[in-house]
Amino acid sequence: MQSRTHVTLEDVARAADVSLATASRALNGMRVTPQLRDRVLAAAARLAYTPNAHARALAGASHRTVGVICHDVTDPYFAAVAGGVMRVAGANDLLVMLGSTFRDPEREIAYVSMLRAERAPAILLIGSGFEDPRWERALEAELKPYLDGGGRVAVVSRHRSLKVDSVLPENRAGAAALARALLGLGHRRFAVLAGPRALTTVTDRFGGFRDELAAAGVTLDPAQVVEGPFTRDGGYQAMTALLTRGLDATCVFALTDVMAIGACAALRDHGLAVPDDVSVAGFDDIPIVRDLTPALSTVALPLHQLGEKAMEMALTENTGRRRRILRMSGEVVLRGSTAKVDAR
Amino acid sequence: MQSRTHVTLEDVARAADVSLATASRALNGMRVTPQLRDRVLAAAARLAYTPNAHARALAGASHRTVGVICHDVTDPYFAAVAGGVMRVAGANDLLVMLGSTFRDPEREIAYVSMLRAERAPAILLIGSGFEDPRWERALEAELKPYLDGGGRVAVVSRHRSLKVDSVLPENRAGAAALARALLGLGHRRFAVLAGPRALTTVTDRFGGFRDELAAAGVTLDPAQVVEGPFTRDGGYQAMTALLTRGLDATCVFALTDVMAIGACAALRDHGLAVPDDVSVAGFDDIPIVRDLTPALSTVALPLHQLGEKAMEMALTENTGRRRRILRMSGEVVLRGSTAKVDAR
DNA sequence: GCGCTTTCAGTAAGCGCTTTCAGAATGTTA
DNA sequence: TAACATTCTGAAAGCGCTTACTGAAAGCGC
Repeated sequence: MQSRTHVTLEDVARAADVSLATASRALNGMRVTPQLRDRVLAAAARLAYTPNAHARALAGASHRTVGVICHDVTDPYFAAVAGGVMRVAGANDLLVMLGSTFRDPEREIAYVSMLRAERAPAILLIGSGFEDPRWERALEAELKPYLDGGGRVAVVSRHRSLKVDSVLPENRAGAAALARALLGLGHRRFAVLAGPRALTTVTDRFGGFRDELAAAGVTLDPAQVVEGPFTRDGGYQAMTALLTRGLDATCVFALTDVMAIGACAALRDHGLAVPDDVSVAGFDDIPIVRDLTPALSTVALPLHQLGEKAMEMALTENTGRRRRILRMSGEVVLRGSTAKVDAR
Repeated sequence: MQSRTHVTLEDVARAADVSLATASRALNGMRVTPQLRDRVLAAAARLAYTPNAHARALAGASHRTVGVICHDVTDPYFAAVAGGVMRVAGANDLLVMLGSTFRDPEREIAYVSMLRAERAPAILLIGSGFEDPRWERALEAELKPYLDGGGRVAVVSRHRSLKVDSVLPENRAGAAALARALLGLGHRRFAVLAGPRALTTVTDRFGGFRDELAAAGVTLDPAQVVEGPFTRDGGYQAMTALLTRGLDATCVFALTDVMAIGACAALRDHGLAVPDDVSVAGFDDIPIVRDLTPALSTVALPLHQLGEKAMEMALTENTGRRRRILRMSGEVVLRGSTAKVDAR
């Protein structure tokens, strides 16, 4: 920018007839004779002076903009977590730079690199990692010098290979609890709408669910498991694929609520009623699912808290020698989308 | 940050045994002997060098972080618009700094001030203005020197008093069209869930609706109009208030989809069915309303485009002498939440 | 009233980078 | 080979700010 040139501290100092140092001190609330301070403040106001944050950062003052990177702000899950982050950031007088990668690893790394260049005091990564471990490693390589330089990194629900402070939902336990609840309703034949295998979120939720089923003597037919991206349309398509191929289940577990929403739409479009023909359960408890008809059964995660805790972690020094891991448990919430079934 | 000190260009230059200038040129892709360039690049990679964005900005290189301010990232409306903004920003290799004010004017002004300090090349304001015109004026005062300094400001759906480039949804026309459609279904008695009177979004949508009704000889009973904040809970409470006071309408128009969602929940909690007992219509067409049961009738705004166009506006020079205003029209979409009614 | 400490303003040295300018090195033409 | 044009590199001057460091003025005890 700067087609015209800006008002600088020097202009203020000259207008107030004091030295640069005095002007700086007055503006930063350090001890200065009241009379001089007033003159400086008045001059600054008159000239609509705004300090140049870059010059300030360069000269040593610490910089108050933290970076938050997520896959897609448009996704209610990320929006909710980001909301939590922003609340804590705001309370600490920090600005946040929120980036959406749209699931493009290159863009994610570019974001980290720019944040690094900005000398942001903290970077938060929200959401599952990448399918390709090479990207995960590239990210790690980008993060390493940042951490070495004193940067703080915290992560929400991310691939564990990243050795940084993390807030991790108890995906496995949550999915297991859900399985138990669903078994309790009498379901024995399940279908699962899964996501990319490489994501720990997927392996944990899917694994927890499958293992709990197995423990109860119920096996999950691999033909009833479909993969799709973690989006509404991904859920819709996965469900449609399953329907086309032949659905053989009384209950569908979608690994995320967003997918579950898509699944319900697909079911409806195929003339099947939820929960009368098929029960559907999700995971996350994004706010909207309460207002669906029927309301979605799911595993409720404290989404806001996920973000808040991550931000808090990034803001406090890690005094221990190991990375901190905060596990947050989910709670099964059975609502209208899952019905009882006669166990046969 | 910087507990430890950072790798600087000087370190790279020394490692590559060239001058600072040469290192800078090599890194910025300017003409340098291939051999030297390789040496510099290799050294930079070896040292994990990241240029300091502040130093760079200070030294004159333009800064690539734009600011976007909205009320609440958690609201699907803002998320959708912000998504559009980010897409265009990403395509132009810009980082966006997304701030959530949570409807606090002071925070909004603080954001603008920080963005100004950062010398962000552009600031985007998304969403309705404030109820108190004094805040609006304070904001204007903050924006003025920014604009004078060459900053770009664009606004989506904002109080018109701000004399900056704007993307404005055709709220009045959209609401009028909706009124016509609803009349066409036979409705004659309406209730409206409105927002704060001071917002132009409210006066336009409400005014357009009421006037069109009036033109058709239908008057809107003031007792059937309730105000509430533009949130899901705001809609829920407004609807509940109306229900308690006595609903006398066959159709409820909520000024935003988010409110409509709350209204539907309130209706349901009162044992009323949508649309059999009452029809409900919203405004905006946020993505989720398609997946509600019944799907919500609404006025569809091109939300993504709102953000995209605003970003584009902020990116292109305004060659004319007047501020640019881009009006985007909405389209009535009748879905399951509105039913036909015998006009009596 | 004289040395002493204590305030407080001013001078100047960077922070890490870009860029102008001048000079060295190379290539071109007669 | 001399004279000149053409690259390309390096030295150095800032960008706007913070912050030692320095020195002047003022307050203190004796």
